[in-house]
Amino acid sequence: MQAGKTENTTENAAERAYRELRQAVLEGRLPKDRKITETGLAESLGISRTPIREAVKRLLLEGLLERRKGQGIRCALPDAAEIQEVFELRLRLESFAASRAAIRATQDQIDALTQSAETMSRLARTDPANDAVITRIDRENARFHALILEATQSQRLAQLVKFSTDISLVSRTFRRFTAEQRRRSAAHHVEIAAAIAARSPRWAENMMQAHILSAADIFEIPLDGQATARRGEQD
Amino acid sequence: MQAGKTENTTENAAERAYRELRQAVLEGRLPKDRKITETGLAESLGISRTPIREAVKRLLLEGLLERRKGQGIRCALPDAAEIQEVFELRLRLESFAASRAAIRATQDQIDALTQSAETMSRLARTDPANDAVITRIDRENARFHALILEATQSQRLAQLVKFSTDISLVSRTFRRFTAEQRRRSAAHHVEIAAAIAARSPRWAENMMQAHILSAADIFEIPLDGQATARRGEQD
DNA sequence: TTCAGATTTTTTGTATACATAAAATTGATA
DNA sequence: TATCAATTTTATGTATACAAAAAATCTGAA
Repeated sequence: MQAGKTENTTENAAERAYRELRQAVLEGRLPKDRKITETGLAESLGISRTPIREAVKRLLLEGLLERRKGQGIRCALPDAAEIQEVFELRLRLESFAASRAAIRATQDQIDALTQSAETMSRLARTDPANDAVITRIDRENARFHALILEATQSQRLAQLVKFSTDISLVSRTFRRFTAEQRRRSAAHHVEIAAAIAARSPRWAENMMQAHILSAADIFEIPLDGQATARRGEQD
Repeated sequence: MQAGKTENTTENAAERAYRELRQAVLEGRLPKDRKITETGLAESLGISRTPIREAVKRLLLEGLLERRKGQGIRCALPDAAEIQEVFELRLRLESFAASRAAIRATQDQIDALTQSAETMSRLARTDPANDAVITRIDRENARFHALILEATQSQRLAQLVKFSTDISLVSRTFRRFTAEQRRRSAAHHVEIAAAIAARSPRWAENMMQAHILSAADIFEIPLDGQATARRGEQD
């Protein structure tokens, strides 16, 4: 779940089912023509219904799947309104995470954050950025945010953020960023790391907010309250 | 879950198990001497292990239970640090909920909120407040907060808040409030309802923050981040 | 006594069979 | 043809049996 947690050497059938199903949902490769059923999933993964049920239940709770009474299961990828909602949540939760990280991070975690931000900066300055570089940026970005969560020292918060974030990140990649936007985003990481290193929760919180707001702008996700005013001008 | 949602006429064995187990955990009446086991729970509730497993899995995810490898299940009520953490979460999530409610609430929901706040005010002015009155205050309080969640029109947000809140509310009751604190808390409700009626997300958000911060103060829960900086100024 | 290894018991994971409830289908009638 | 009821089919909920892994217990030797 978190970055480097190695707790389970043996992966359950249920866990595997959860992981693979989740992956399938997020990547949108769930059959939309025929209806999905527990039995069907069990057969396609070669295990019994019991672990499948566990995985499905969990994904239902996370809101990634939905079930309609006696009908099958459907993948419930969020519409525009929900994506907006999730971004608003991220705005609150991840900035809180940054703030908490500024208080709780260990020196090792601060070092890791700083290093990740530097790596990302270097990658963002690579010009022209080819596909492989972007992929590395995406990965480093995910790593940075995971490190923040780890530094909060809060299992609960980490899990909540993960819930929200994974959904909002569906098919959002740095490929859609201009070179300047990539550099700006990397600069955010650097500054967030600096704020945490400086043990300034409010600085960290604010930078994280800016970071997420700028991403929302790039993906053209209007956030209400603060964003409505802005969007009126440019749309 | 939410206030008046009547979706399931028939309650599953699994749902019942979940509800009862959760209740038991939150009220701290889970045997601490002997270890808790799935089989044991199944027997004590008179159902098979299958629905029990579902309920337990869910509570494990919520962090209300914990399991240690081949050993039993233990109830994982939060320590002081975790309670603080949860209050910080509430601060963010419920104020966000209030803000969103100010944008999305239907007129009916606004009316219900206003009425709930008035009821609570009336109860808070009842002097001397006996035990029955306090119980009614507690209930009206829970109702108000549930109404806010409903008014957000967001299943996801409602669920996240519920996760956090239920835990933070363990054994916290208005019994610990002075008469003046009760009146102040009721006044908060009135003002939050007013802010929502006025369609002012920021007013609603701020009042909700004040509401929660004041509760944290009464329960002597120190909040860091925001609190440290602020506390410096005003204390 | 104490420790290591083997055995038993307990606990959790998985498969499967059956029960129940909801949806689709069929067929009869207007 | 349209509609309604009965039947079949399908999907999900629950119980139970068995498997595997881990903990507890027991045994024997140093």
